[in-house]
Order: sequence, then structure tokens, then C-alpha cells
Amino acid sequence: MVFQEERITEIGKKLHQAGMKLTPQRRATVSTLLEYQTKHLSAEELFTLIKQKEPEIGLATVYRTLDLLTELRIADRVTFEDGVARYDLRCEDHQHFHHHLLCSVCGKVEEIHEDLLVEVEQEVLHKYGFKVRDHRLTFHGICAACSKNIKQSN
Amino acid sequence: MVFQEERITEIGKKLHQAGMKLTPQRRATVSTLLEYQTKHLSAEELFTLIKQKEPEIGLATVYRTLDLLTELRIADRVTFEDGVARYDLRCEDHQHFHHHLLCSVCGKVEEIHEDLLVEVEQEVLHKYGFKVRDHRLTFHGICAACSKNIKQSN
DNA sequence: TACACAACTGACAATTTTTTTCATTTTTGA
DNA sequence: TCAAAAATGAAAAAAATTGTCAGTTGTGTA
Repeated sequence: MVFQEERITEIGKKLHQAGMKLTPQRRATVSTLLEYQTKHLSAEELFTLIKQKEPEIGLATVYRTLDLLTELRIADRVTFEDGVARYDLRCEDHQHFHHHLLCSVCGKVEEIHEDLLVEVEQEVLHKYGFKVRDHRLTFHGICAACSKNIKQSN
Repeated sequence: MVFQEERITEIGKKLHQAGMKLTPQRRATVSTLLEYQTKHLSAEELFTLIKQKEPEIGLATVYRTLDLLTELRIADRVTFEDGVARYDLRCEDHQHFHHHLLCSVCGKVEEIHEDLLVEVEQEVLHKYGFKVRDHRLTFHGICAACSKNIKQSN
């Protein structure tokens, strides 16, 4: 958990740069997001988990903190098919949001951290004059494991 | 509006194939979706508009119809930053969902109907074994008009 | 035609998710 | 030390969506 502490400190700095504080509630929220990276938890789910660390925290604070982190681009909000907002920490070294693979069979969400869209974004700039600063890309389909199962069962 | 009628009849056929009817309420919903294509209206917004055609319709029916159209892949649900579900008719000749350009300055949503992702999807198949069947791609950035304005004001 | 049945509907209640309000507490800087 | 600003929890409120249910409509079949 050494890396976690470093990461939290770093995020604390970003908050301070924006004139805000790393309160115990915010620390617990960030730490939980770190702990459950790639899990795409909703505000409610996070609230339940964060309360284990910081039992006094209220749901509204979790919402407020998540909004704050999203605004500062420390976290990203993403919505899959159920319509509930979910939260992901943005990777330190990536300025763009990562992509998701959503399996229609098992429902699993995989992450892709390479930036597949460099060329596409240049095309968008040339053809439409649109300057891309960020993106949301989710593929719907069948994951490797489920493809295998389908083949076997035939 | 000749094309609209054709399009509605065609969608009626799809419903029948699935064992469902093209009721007046559903017809009014589809027709409104056609009329306001590319507007990305929410269920509430559609409800207000549809009532002008079909005053007896209830909000629940609009939700039910939109769910139905989404399931039959006649329409697509998409969520932008405000978290509200919005609905787009899928283009007849496109089997994939189209893309969106969301301007952070003026808030406008443009559509891109060309499929920029063919190569990316092959890459995803090769690298991750994930068979893509559909996608959601939204670019966040600055549209051509706003870029121009920003330059001028400097 | 009559009838049975399934699809469909509107009204409204209920639920779920998110935001707002407000009184109180904490922190910070002068 | 003290005043202002920032942050918080609890609860109410708002917004979005879904479920319930009694009644209607349409369809196929005898």
C-alpha cells in the first residue's frame, strides 16, 4: 500500500492547487477508489465501502467528493447500460480516459489503457474541425472467455 | 414527410416481426424521433413533444416504447455528461451506432455517421480476443465554430 | 359474429439516484 | 483570537425511471 499513500499524497497536492483540502472523508474516498480500481463502482457502492474506513461519512459528501474529483480530472464518470454513474480514477500518466470492453454475455467490464484513437482523432480534426480533448469509448460485444465457451458448447 | 411515412411503415414491420404492434402511441413516438433526429432528446422531452400529436399518451408508455425500440435496435440509448438517457434513431443502413462530438464550450452535440473504428475494432479482436458488435464513442472537445471564436477574441 | 386471449395502455404509486438545504463543525489566515 | 470560508451530515427534495393494476384494444379462431 506504499504506492497508494504516494498516490493519495499526489492527489492531495492537486486538490491544494485548486484551493481545496484533502479532508479525512476525501482521503477515504480516494483511497477506496484506488483500492477498487477497475471495478467501476457507483456512488452508493463506494459509500458502503468508504463507511468501513470512515463510518461518519454521509452519502452527500461522497457525491460531492466524486463531483470534485471529476471536475479536477482526477476521476472520470462513466455510465454503462444500467444508467448509473460509475467512477474510475484516471491513470496518472494518461491524459485521456481509458476505454472499456463490455461483454454482453457475462456482463464483465474490461479496461483498455492504450490509446487506440490517436489517428481517429486527427481525422476528426481534419474533417470536422473538432479539437478533441478527451473521449469516451465503450465497445459492446463478446469477451474472449465467453467466445471460447460459446464455441465449446456448439 | 413521405420518407417519414415509409420509415415508420418499415419500423412497423420490424415490430410485427417481433410479435408486437405499431399502436398509435408507438407511431407517434417513432414519428417524433424521426422529426427530431440528431436532437438527442430525453424521455421527458420526447413525452412533451409526443403529447402534441397524441395527447392521451402517458409518460410510462413513452419509456416502455423507448425501451422496446432500444431492444429491437431501432433506436439507441446514449448518455452524455448530465446522466440523463437520450434516444437516437439508428440509421437504416448502419449496423453500428454513430459517434458524437460534444463541444465543451457551446454544449452542442454533432453526429458523425462514418464508422471510424473498423481498424480499431480489428485491433481489439486481435489483442484482447474481444468480438465487437457495437460501440459508443463520444469525443469531448471544441467544435469548429467555437475554435474560430476563441481565435478571433484573442 | 362472438369470444377468448394476449398485447397494450394510462394513471399513479413506488423506487432509485442524485441534488439541495441548512445548521453545525472544521480549518485557515489575518 | 477571531472572523470568514470551506466542508460536512442529516434530512428533505427533486429528478428519472420502473412497477402495478384495472381497463382497453386488437387479433385469431371457432
